[in-house]
Amino acid sequence: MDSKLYIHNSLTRKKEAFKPLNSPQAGMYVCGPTVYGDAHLGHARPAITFDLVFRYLLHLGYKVRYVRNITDVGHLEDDADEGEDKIGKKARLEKLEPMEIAHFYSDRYHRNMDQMNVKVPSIEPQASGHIIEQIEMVKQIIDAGYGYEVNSSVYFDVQKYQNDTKKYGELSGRVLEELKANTRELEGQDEKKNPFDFAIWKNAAPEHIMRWPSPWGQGFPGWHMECSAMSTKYLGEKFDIHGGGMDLLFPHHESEIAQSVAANGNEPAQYWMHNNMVTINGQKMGKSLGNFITLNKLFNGEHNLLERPYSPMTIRFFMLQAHYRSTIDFSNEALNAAEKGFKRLMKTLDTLEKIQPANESTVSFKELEKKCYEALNDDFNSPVAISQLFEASRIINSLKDGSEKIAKKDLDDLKAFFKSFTVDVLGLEPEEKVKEKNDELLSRVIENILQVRQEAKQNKDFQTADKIRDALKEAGISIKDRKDGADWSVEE
RNA sequence: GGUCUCGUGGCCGAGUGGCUAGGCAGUGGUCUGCAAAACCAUGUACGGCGGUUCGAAUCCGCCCGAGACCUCCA
Repeated sequence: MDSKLYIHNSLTRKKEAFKPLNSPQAGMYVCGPTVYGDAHLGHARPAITFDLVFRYLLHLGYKVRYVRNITDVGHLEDDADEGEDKIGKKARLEKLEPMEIAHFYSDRYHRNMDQMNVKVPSIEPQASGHIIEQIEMVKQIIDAGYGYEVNSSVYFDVQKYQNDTKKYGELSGRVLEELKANTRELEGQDEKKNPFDFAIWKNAAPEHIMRWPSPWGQGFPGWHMECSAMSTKYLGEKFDIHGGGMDLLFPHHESEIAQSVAANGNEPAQYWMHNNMVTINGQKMGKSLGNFITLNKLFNGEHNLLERPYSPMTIRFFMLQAHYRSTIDFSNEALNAAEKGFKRLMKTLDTLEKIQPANESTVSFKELEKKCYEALNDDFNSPVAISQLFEASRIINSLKDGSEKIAKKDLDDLKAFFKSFTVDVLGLEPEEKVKEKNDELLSRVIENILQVRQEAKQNKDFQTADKIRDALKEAGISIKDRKDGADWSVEE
């Protein structure tokens, strides 16, 4: 397969032509959530970004295996020895099994993803279900000489790795010498040969509830092991795309590369993609800063920063209106604008079905379609693609008004083009649960009422006409007059 | 302190050496019994100061401002 897709590779900091290792197969691994709390706007970003990548690759005809993990083992909260497992801590505080916590929040995460029309990945592996694979990989790293055991914990020997491969820091731009100077001194670090070494298997203190047996004793896998082990298991030692948030670049992804190179002898991913952060008042939205807004609160409006609720699809559209590598700033104003824009596109989707073909075309959409492809081929530039759809929207409205004409064949092409980009690729669909719109019965009732109103209008009985319109409005149905009748729609 | 990114019109947000981004809001108009929608028109935008160039918002330098990573974080 030969597409002209270019992807910005964090590894080289350049846009590179996308050439999958085994075209038309394409493999993608994305770091998913740690399930110890509700997903917030920040979590929506990678989910939607890589959903777009997934959808577009599928659209181009690739057979994509998309793996997005669920971290249910819980990373350490503080430093090595004093730290406590996030999920374990929550479990202890709430007197629940860690698995109960993880299951509860994965469930809610899935619901949120569903609401935002994020496609289900091909595989969604859980870290806790892959302890054996992680232990095996730790063994491989030890066998290769890059792991050492101290007090039932195993650490990665960064200095040796750097001496042998010169690769440490290639992704994040870190320089080991500088890291040495800057790494803060922590208690309990004396187990490590060097402060920048990281744990690949950690001994569990007696009170640590999440623990598994291993050749080194009771413990749990290191912070970065799960992604290395699970990506290797499901996508192979080498695969095409690895994605995640920019904040994971270092140390998480840098460590993943080191682990894979140490264990398998080669780099895991060809292309590394990183989405930028969501900011709020110019500052990163994050758990540790406590300035996050959960998706559930966005959807129901219950947060002091929210003027009102915003729908899941508004959030999706809001995200797609910015390029994934730019920061995106949250504000009520921006969300309001996104909501209106989204509705406009959705209305166009509806309008498209009402256009009557003519015997000739006065408009062409070929150029817009071409630009949509160019935009998405250029590192998934969704905002530019969307701007083309708005252009199309304007022309489609003119077709409906009758100021432009379109032939049957062109109309079919137009429908295919507009729907495939809007619905299939960008994943933008009407979210009204108000499918009553299509409800036969309601439809017939309304049509009858409108017929009466039309007669009233013809008799210049505007009082009655307005009364009908107001009454319908009251019932949640809005009327928009045309020259020869009226359109109606169900209000949200 | 080190590494890196960004600064675009009222708001959001693309672009990147010369050719309209787009959305939202505003203004004027068309249409309409009214309303809404739609369509048409409309904005001395590119942080500041220098430099390169026939030409820079776009390249280079300096300055100012904001942010990210360096610790778990999407």
